[in-house]
Amino acid sequence: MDLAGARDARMDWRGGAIFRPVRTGNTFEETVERLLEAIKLGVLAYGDRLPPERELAGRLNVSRETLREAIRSLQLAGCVESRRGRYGGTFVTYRLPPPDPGDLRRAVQDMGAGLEDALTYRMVLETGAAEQAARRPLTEEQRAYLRERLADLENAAPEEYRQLDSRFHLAIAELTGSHSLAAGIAESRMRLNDLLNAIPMLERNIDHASEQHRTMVDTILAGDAEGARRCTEEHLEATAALLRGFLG
Amino acid sequence: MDLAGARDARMDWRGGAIFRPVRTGNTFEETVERLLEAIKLGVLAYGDRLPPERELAGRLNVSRETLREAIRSLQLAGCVESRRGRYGGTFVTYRLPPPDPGDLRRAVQDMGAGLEDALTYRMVLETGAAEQAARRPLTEEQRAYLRERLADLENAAPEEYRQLDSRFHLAIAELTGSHSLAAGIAESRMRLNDLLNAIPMLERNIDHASEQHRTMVDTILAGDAEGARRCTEEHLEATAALLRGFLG
DNA sequence: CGTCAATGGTCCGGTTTCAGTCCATTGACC
DNA sequence: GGTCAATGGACTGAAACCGGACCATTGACG
Repeated sequence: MDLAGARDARMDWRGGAIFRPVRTGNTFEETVERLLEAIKLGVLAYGDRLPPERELAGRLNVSRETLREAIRSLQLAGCVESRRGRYGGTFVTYRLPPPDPGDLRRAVQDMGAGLEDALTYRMVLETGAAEQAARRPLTEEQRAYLRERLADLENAAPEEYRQLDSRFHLAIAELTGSHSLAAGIAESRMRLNDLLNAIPMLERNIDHASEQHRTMVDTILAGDAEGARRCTEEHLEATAALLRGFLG
Repeated sequence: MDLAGARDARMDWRGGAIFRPVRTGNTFEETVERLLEAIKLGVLAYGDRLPPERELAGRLNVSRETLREAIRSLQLAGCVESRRGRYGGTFVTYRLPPPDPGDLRRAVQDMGAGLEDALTYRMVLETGAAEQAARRPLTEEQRAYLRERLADLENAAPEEYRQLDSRFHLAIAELTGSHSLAAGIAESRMRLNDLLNAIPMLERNIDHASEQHRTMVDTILAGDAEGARRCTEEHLEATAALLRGFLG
């Protein structure tokens, strides 16, 4: 067993990914994060009801007590409201705050090296998802679902554009049928979310993005895997470049 | 707030990815899993020493007590041995069990729908990683590192081929510099690992795989992103097809 | 031959998390 | 107007987990 010394000299950038944290916070914190994910990514829109506590606790594999603690902190933050009784429940009251360019520079900078990581992670996952979605035989229901998400996005009021955009991109991930892929995309978008929200939306940018969205849907529905990948890449590259610009 | 009813009818396949478990097991179990990941994927080879408990507990963000419990269970399973004193430590004693084709059919079948998920997840991550690696400007050290992993693999004895293969693929992920990407690849490989290990290695298959590995390295080092993606895809598609064959 | 720094081994008090139970409230429906 | 099923709210004892301190062992090195 004398190989030891020879190998663990490099241990730093080797074990880097493998010895990553098993827990990034306590259960309570991660539960709050997960609920915010659903809300901020637009899976739960304003006014939507969360699943009942007992069921949700089961899905998240967390005790009801802990889940309730998480919900309570969202109540304090004004993100949700709860009502008792049958036909009661917990309802989303979160509204996206208006973009503040001042935030952006700060947020980008204290994200530091994590930004490059998040950007390439996202690029890989989303271009891959688009390609896989295009390759799959989609049911008519799925096709309709994708077109619906696109329509929602095109009719969006400015203040809900961001969430519907996330929702649209998540929909593509769901079409692949790969749970893990969708989860990864949700996670990566969540990491970039504060940054993206801080970018002011110009009319011109929205028009350009919308055109790319339409192309993505067209290529996916046409089964054009290569095309879907390419235009998704182009689409993501635009915002990535914008964010990188603030690193200077 | 009457939108509620209209939306949560579809909640099943919508919240599917977003309401995934916050915890897949207790801390102890996930810690064991993480250590096995390092061992089974060949990041820690036979005879290697684990980082000291205090440091490792810190990296995994787990209490030393819990980490020690995990290590104890690996000791019972015969995967590691510990020695006290300065220059002591915990050392890997795990040897890959010989492949058993009988296991394969069983393992594939009770993985069920999870198999398709894991396979497309892997495909997206690894082809993406290869492409990104090819795009990056690599340092001479990184280029050497990649070539080393390839050389290790080509000189591998049959019983260590699997681990060095994982090690090689992980090396490509590391070249992208994206922590999350490497973590995802490690995770997906871990899910498929038992299946892959159960496949008997034929001389002919190894030769073919080796040629593909060389092509992957060549294209990456040459900065040929398209080529790297294509040959990685081809490489992965081979084993994927083989596994799918057992689903019948 | 003794020192001592680094490592695994042990223990304990405090906190978080869990599973289960029971209570309180509400509104659709009879 | 009363019923009652579904929902949030509250409590409790047990288990898991943490963090920190202290002990035991080892071998390189002076």
